[in-house]
Amino acid sequence: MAPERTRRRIPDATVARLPVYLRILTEQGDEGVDSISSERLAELGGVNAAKVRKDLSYLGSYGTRGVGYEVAYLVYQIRRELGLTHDWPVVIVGAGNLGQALAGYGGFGERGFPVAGIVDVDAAKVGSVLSGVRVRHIDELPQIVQTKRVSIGVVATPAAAAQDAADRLVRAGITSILNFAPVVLAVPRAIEVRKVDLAVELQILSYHEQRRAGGAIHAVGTTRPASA
Amino acid sequence: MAPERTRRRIPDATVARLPVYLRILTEQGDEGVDSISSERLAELGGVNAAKVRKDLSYLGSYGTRGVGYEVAYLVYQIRRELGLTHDWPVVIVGAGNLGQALAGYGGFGERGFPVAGIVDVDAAKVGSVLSGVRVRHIDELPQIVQTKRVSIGVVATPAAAAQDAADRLVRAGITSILNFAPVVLAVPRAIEVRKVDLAVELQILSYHEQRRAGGAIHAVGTTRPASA
DNA sequence: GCTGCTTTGTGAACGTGTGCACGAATGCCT
DNA sequence: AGGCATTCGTGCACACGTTCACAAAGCAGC
Repeated sequence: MAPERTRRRIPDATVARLPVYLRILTEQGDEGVDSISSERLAELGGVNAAKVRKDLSYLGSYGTRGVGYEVAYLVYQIRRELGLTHDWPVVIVGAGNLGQALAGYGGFGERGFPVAGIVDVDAAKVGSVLSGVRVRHIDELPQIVQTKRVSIGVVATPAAAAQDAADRLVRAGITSILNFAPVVLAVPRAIEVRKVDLAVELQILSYHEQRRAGGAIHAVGTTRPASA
Repeated sequence: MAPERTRRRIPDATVARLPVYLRILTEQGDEGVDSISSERLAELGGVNAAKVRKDLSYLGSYGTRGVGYEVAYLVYQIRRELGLTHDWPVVIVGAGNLGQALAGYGGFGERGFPVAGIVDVDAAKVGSVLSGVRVRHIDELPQIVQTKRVSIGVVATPAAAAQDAADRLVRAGITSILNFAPVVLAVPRAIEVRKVDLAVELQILSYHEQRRAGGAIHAVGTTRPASA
């Protein structure tokens, strides 16, 4: 009769927001804040208070009515739910512009994702050292993944090489991929892929910019090429 | 009685997919494909065929039943809808690791978002040249924005400097922001903001990884600190 | 202990997004 | 010209996500 809690499935939308709450809570904790209300947290996170409460309720009922949430405890719960109680080493494929920037970006290691290795196909790049991590040849990928128990791979190659990079990562035993290449990767169903595409983000902004102006221009003649 | 089309509002989810279709269609066009079915496009884009058709239907009825969509014409329509008929110069704030990588990443200019300028607060960084673009002081931001008619700003600063960067961009007259800093920016309602947060993406992957294993570990004691 | 104030947790209503299924339109073949 | 195969466009039902609104629960002051 213990309060046995079956592992609830947390909605995707909520999972995507938990990291944001976590960051804010950590900051607040560092500033000496002990307790925080859903309203304040919502304000800092740029969302609705009811949404915050519902999101947090998926973790269990960890708030105190009339008071709010104990910051330190909530941080602990979110970290546990997100699997951040231990580090997740990542391996970066592609030591070009982006790969170098990612390796150099301290944010990775700090937040629990140390760079276990960075690899490239280009022999000319192999051996150089990027912020403490030596670039190795892509053939060494399986070895890196296994010895360092890496389960997350980052694809930072040009578009043309991305699928090959993904294939190699999967073969090496990785189970999650963060893809920066503007390509839809084909991977086995069991592999979790997330995509970050700068061009897409800019094009979405472009849409809104165009729309802003579009209200005035309005009717751009819908002249179909005479081909039809 | 002309087929006057009121400017439909396109759902956000669709807007986010249009750039993907556009890229695929452009590639197919380059490979000499004239016509494409929703099914093929869906396959290449990793989505459902019905979704493709519904998405495209928001642009108007530009397909031919029994045949498919004329690639070149569809490319034209999507580009028009996304406002990609002309370039959108962007200005990057922050010439650190990430700012440099972004400036050096050819993908921007190629896809219609030339880097109009890159600025930094650090006088030591000013003057150096990153892939053809000279780093200028942040005080020159208004001038760059106005002379080059920039409406999109990219925040590539450390978290602590991000809000100030956003404020300056807004004051300089920018109307859209792409934010790479792990901070929720406070900006006027009219400003469109999109956020790219690497740590968040990794943490979402971490959640799934943890969940994979979690099935086995399952009951991590829910021992609340005795404080209560 | 009782009253009143605050804030959580959640049911219910609403809005947005997805996917099926099928009629309608078109091209091709005979 | 007619029939058949193909593929679009879309109505409908369902799933997912968001927001409101309010009862339940706790704290503080007397």
